[in-house]
Amino acid sequence: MQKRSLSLPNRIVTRGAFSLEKTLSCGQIFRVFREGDLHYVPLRNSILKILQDGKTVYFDYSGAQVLGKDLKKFLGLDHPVDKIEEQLLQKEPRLAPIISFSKGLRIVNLPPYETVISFIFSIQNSIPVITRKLNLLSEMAGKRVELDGKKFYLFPEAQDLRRLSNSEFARLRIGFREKFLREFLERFTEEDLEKMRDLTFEEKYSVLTSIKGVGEKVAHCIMLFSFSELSAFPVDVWIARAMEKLFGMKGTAKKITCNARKLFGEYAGYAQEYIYYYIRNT
DNA sequence: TGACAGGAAAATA
DNA sequence: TATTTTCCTGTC
Repeated sequence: MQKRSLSLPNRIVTRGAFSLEKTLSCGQIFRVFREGDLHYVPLRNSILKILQDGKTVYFDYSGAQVLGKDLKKFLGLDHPVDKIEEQLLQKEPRLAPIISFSKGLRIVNLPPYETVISFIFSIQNSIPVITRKLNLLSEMAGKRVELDGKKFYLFPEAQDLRRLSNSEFARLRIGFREKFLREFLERFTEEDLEKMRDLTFEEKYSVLTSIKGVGEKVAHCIMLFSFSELSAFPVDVWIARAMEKLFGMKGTAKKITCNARKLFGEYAGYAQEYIYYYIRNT
């Protein structure tokens, strides 16, 4: 640990509970490459290499420069987790064992363009399948960047995705999701999505669900993981099962989203991620 | 090898 | 408006 952290020249000190492992392994982000306790993550124009040792996070990068503040933003280290936990417990005391189990998990902040595509891929697909297909897409159209003598691929840019041939799309084997992807590529660039940051929650939801392949659940994932809308509450099959088992909350996904947001309030998204991590790891 | 897992859109009531 | 059916690939 000591020796390896020496090869990582940058460091930040975290405040409040933080677990790099939990944060990167709970389905928010698909393309993470692990070597022991080292995590390699393609992010925008860089490959990040991250290692946590207690309260300190060491990092290095290849490609575009990454500052400490960029890493903090990416890992949700600017979120007031003490206040969030306190507020959630006040609203629903039954969260206590769940928060205790999931403590340290943060909600990440990812590039929205990449996140839309990732969650279009996620429709009716398991995490390992989504990861594999996103890696294939990145290898087909993304820029290659080396770090520690290893090859990584950045997530492709809109202009490169638009140049993919029919046979390359076919190689992805994403079935009915292919027409959603192609329509999205035609309609949007990275900038179009970045510009949405200033919209209200409802306005973002409305634009996102106008994209074919983006329904209620996927829209909430995008709002939570790339626009830091911390009250978003995506409901997939796991969350639906968990909400019934843990809180007796039943009904359609739409109803659960609505009721859970009322119950948990402005940090409902944190409750959702804590519950998701808990239900998938117990 | 056939049953099953996994969300959104389209069709239907 | 609410419920049911269809879409496709991968896994066990």
